[in-house]
Amino acid sequence: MATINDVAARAGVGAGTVSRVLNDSPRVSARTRARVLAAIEALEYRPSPLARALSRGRAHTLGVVVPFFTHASAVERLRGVVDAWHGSRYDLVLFNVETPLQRDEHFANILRRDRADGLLVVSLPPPPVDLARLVRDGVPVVLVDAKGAGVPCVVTDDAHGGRLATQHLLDLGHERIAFIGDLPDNPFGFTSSAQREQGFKATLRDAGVNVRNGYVRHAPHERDAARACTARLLALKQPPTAIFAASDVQAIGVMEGARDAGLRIPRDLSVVGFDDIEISSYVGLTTVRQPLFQSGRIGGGLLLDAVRGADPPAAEEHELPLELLERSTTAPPPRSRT
Amino acid sequence: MATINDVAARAGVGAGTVSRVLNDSPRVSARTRARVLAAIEALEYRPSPLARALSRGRAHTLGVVVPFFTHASAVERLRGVVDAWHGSRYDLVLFNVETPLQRDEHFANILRRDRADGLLVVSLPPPPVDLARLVRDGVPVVLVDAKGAGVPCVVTDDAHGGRLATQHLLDLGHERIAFIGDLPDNPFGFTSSAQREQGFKATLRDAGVNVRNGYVRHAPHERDAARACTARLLALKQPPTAIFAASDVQAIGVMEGARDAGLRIPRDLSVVGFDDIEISSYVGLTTVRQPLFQSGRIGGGLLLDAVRGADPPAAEEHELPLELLERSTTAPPPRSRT
DNA sequence: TTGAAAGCGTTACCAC
DNA sequence: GTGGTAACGCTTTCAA
Repeated sequence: MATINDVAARAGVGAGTVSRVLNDSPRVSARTRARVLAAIEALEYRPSPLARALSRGRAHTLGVVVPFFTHASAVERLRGVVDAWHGSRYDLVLFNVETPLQRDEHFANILRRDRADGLLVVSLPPPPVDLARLVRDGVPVVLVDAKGAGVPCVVTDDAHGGRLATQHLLDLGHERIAFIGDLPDNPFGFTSSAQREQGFKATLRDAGVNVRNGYVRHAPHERDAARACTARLLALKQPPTAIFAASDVQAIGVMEGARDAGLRIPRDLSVVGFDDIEISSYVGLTTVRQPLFQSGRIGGGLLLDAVRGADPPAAEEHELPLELLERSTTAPPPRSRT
Repeated sequence: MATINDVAARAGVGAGTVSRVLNDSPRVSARTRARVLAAIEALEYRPSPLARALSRGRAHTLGVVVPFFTHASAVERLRGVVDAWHGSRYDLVLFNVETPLQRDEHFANILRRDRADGLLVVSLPPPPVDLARLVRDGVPVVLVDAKGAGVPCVVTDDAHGGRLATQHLLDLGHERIAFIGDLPDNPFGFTSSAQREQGFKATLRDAGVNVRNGYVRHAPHERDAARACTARLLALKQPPTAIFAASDVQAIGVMEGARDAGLRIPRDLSVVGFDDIEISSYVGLTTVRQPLFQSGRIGGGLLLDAVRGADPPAAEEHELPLELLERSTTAPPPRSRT
C-alpha cells in the first residue's frame, strides 16, 4: 500500500509537496501538481485517514451514542442526523448502548477529542461527570431528547405531552382512563415516561377526576409487556374506557391486548400513544406527535456547526413542539358503561 | 489532555513501560505497574485510539456500508450485526449510502486497511474493481444480501422466494395474479426485486397461467408508490384477485390501495409480501419470510472471525432459507369473479 | 524488568 | 514554490 513518501519519490518531490497537493494548497506550481497527481494515480495512492487525523488532531468523525438504536423512534432520529450531516464528509461512528455498562464504557472511551470530533447523545442523559469532563476538554457535545449542563439540548416537554393526551381523552368524555408506562426504575435514567405520567396525573387532578386504583401500570418498554398489562387492566371489575400509553410501541401492544379481549377500538376502548413512529400512521393510532426526524436534524446541525468551530455552541435548550394527532383509536366512551 | 509521556514522567518510568501496563504485558513488575496505574488514575489518562491505531496498523473499527440504513429491513439486519459484534470492542462506523455517488466515495475512501479493519457490505453489490482492490489489499470483506467475487456472502434465493409466494396464491385458486416490484433500472444494481419477479413469472408459466397485460408493474420502493400502482391495477377491467409485492413495504402500500378502493382483504383481494419486517406481523401480512436478523448476525460473525484473523475467510456462499408465512391477507379468490 | 529509540503516515513550520 | 524536519501519541524492537 503506497504512502505519501512513495508518491513523493515517484514524482521526484518532497512529501510536503505531495501533502500540499492533497490539501490543494495554492503554493504548488501547476507542473509539480501535475506530476504529483500522475504519481498518485499510478500508485493508486490514498491518504491514510488515521495518520491524517493524528497529525491534524481531528478525526473527521462524529460520534453518536444512542441506546437501542434499532428502535423505531431512534431510527427516525438517526434519519434526521444523517440528513443533517449529508455531504459533510464526516464519518458517523455509532455507539450503540444496551446496558449501563456499555454506556459507561463508551463515555469513558470517548473522553478524548480524537475518538470523534464531536458527540451527539441521543435519548440518554450522560453521566454528569463524563459530560463535565467532555465539556472541560472542549469536545463539542449536543444532546437530543435529553438534558445536561453546559451543552445544547434538543428536547420536548414530555409532561405537556402527557397533558395533551389526557385532555383529549377527557374532552371525549372519558373518566376511566388508565396509563401504561415504562418501569419507573430504569438503569439509564430515562425520564420521559415518568414525565408523561406526571402530565397525565396532573391533568386528571385538575379536572377533578380520580386516578383509580390499579389504573397506572408500569412494564418494560415492549409491545408484549404492554399487551399483557392491558389484559390485566381489562380484567378489572371497573375496566378503563381509555388507555394512554407512554409510547406508540406500547400503545400498539395495548391495541393487541384489546383485540385479545375481543374489544373493538375505538368503540369499546380508546387508545392514545406517544411519539408518532412510522407504524402509527398505518394503524391509525391517535398519538402525541413529537418531531423525531426534526430533533435529529436539528441536533445534528448544531453539532456540525460546533465542530466546524463557527462559534462555541450556545448551551441553549431547543424545545420542539408537541401536537396531538387525532386518528382513529379514540372516540367517546361507550354509553352503556358510563 | 495527558499523553503517555505525562504518565511516564509522573510515574518515573519510560513510555514503553506505560504502554506495557496499558496492554497488560506480563513483563512488568507489580510495583511498577502499581505506580503507573496510580499515575494514570491521577492524570485521568486515556490512550488515544488514533495513535494506537496508527502504530498498530489496525483501527479497531469495523465498517458497515448499507444503503438507506433506516429502512426497516436494513435496520433489522443491522440489529443482527450489532448483536454479533456485541462485546467485541470494535467500533462501528456506518457508511450510509443514498446515492451512487455516495457509494463510490465510500468505497474509494475505505480502500485502505486503516479506515476500518474490515468491511461489511449490506444489500449492495460493490463495484467489482473496488471489491477486487479491497480483496487484493487483504481487507476482510463480507457481503450480506449481495454477491461478489472472492468474498463470503450471506444470501437468499430471491427467485425461489418469488416462486413460494406465487405458488401459494396459485394453490389458493388464484389465476389473476399481479406483481408490483421495484423500478427495473436502479442505479445501485439491486437485483432482488427482479429475481422475485422472475420466480413469479416462472411459476405462472409452469402452471400454464398467463401473465395478463398490465399485471406486472414497477414503482419506486415506497409505500405510496405501491399504493398508487394498486389503484391502477384495481381499475383494470379485469382486476387481479391477488397481488404479490416484491417487499413488505410495498405490500403494505397495496393494502392501503385496496382499502382506498373499498376492497376487503383477503375477501376481495389477497396480498403477499416479502421480507417479514416488524410491521408485517402486526398487520397480519402473509409474506415470504427471510431471516433478516440472522443474515446480519451471520455476516457480522463472519467478518469478526476474519478480522480476528483466525483463517482467511472462506469465500463461500451462505444461503439462508426462505419460508412462506401464511397470515391473514391471503384467501381463495372471490367466487363471484372467477 | 526496564529505558531508549525507531517507526506508523500525515501535516505544518522553517528555511532556502 | 519547495524540501527537510519536527511533531502527533502510541507500540515495538533492541539493548541493557
